[in-house]
Amino acid sequence: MPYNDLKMELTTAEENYLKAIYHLSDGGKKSVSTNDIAAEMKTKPASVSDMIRKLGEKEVIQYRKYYGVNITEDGKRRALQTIRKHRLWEVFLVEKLQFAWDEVHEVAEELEHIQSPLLIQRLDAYLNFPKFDPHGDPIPDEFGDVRARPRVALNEMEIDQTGQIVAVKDSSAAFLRYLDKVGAYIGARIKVLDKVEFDGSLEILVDQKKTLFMSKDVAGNILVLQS
Amino acid sequence: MPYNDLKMELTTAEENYLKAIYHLSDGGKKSVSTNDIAAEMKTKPASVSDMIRKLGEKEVIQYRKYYGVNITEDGKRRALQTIRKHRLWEVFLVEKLQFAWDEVHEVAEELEHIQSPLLIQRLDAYLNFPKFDPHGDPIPDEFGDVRARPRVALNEMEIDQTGQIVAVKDSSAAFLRYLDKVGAYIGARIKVLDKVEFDGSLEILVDQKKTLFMSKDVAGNILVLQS
DNA sequence: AAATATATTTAGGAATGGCTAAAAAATAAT
DNA sequence: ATTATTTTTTAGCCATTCCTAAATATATTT
Repeated sequence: MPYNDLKMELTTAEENYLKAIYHLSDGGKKSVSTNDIAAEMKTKPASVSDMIRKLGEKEVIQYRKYYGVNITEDGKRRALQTIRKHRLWEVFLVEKLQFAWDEVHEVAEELEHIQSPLLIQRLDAYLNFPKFDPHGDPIPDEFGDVRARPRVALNEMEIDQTGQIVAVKDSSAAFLRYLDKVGAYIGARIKVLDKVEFDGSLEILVDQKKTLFMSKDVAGNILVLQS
Repeated sequence: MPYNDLKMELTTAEENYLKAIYHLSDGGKKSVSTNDIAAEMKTKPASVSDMIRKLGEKEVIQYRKYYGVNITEDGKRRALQTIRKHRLWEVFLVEKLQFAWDEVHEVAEELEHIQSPLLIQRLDAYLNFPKFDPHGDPIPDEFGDVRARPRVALNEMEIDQTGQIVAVKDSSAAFLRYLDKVGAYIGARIKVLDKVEFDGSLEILVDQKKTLFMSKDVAGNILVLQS
């Protein structure tokens, strides 16, 4: 068994960069450019150059000058820990403190950096080991494993098919508010009643009681776990 | 009405210094020396000099070189806000996440710096507007008002007097663990059954069922709200 | 009141994380 | 294949928050 308990701690800034790199690289599949990181972090490429040199030294990314960065296994694991913390806090904020979907991100962005393995363990238990956050994104377990469910965009479903809303693609405040208003929350059980061929718009039954019309565009932003 | 919404934000480090100064000055009653702040913050006097100059510029303290610092009204208000956040998080950790008394301080020290008035408002409501933290210290309200209860050391109570344990003076991990072990938790209703004149030790009835012997020293560290 | 001791401040430096401007490398276009 | 464009890096600077060492002010002794 390799002795790798002597992990160099990451600062908050480093954690944020690493998370951005993880997302931009699509979970470590692609390599990521300095410019893209700068855009994501709303900072300047020069600052990114500095930071990725440091992250390279800490071996959470592989870095070759002028050729972008690749996240290492260790980096991936750490990024997933941060994502896990972020999403657990989001569940807490929505389920326990009555935050709305579109209010949680900023606060979770701060909370995710609190350093206490025990805190996260207890929070996880307190929330009943949730597997998905309020936006339907999967919560990695403490080993970084993610059990993603196969999801399909609502506009691709056929008449009479059923399922459960598990995520949204566009999680802008405006869209989330719209969904809340029409009653199409995460977790809602839905059935496609009708599909208009002409414009792709749909008629949906929500929770076996409420009927809802939505455009193809809106439906395309809603992800459903089919059943 | 004075227009003072344009408050300069304090950094985490500044907040921590201000809180230390608040405590050392006994809530703003005394003035505090550079050396005392350095000891409290486990840092060097030179660093303190730097910091208090800045805090003086931000007008949360009054600072005259070589003559220590006095906290201003604005500083007092801000310190109380931080203390409020700290203690609310402590309640959360103990009541909801099953932390022990002696495990909460460090984590609360981090959580208290999360910037979100809404979060604190909701947390307060979620915890049912607690007035005291797990150590029995009062939680300031959102305006900084503290409603302290008159408390008496357990060793000063007479035979047959009753009350409720509301705080401890010495909140060291060892002492808290000892209390937990013997079942004398914060909130426990107690009655003095007997007092040994010779050494001042006491026999206590806890929650109308458990009898407990304790030395004068231990009893002197336990604060009781008499009833 | 002068000498000594203590407390406090200043000076200068390190690490972090940001910036601008300029140089250098890689990529695209002719 | 050479020029032009874009991307990335380097160099140099700023603010924060800490440090050590040295200077200076205040407090205490004698």
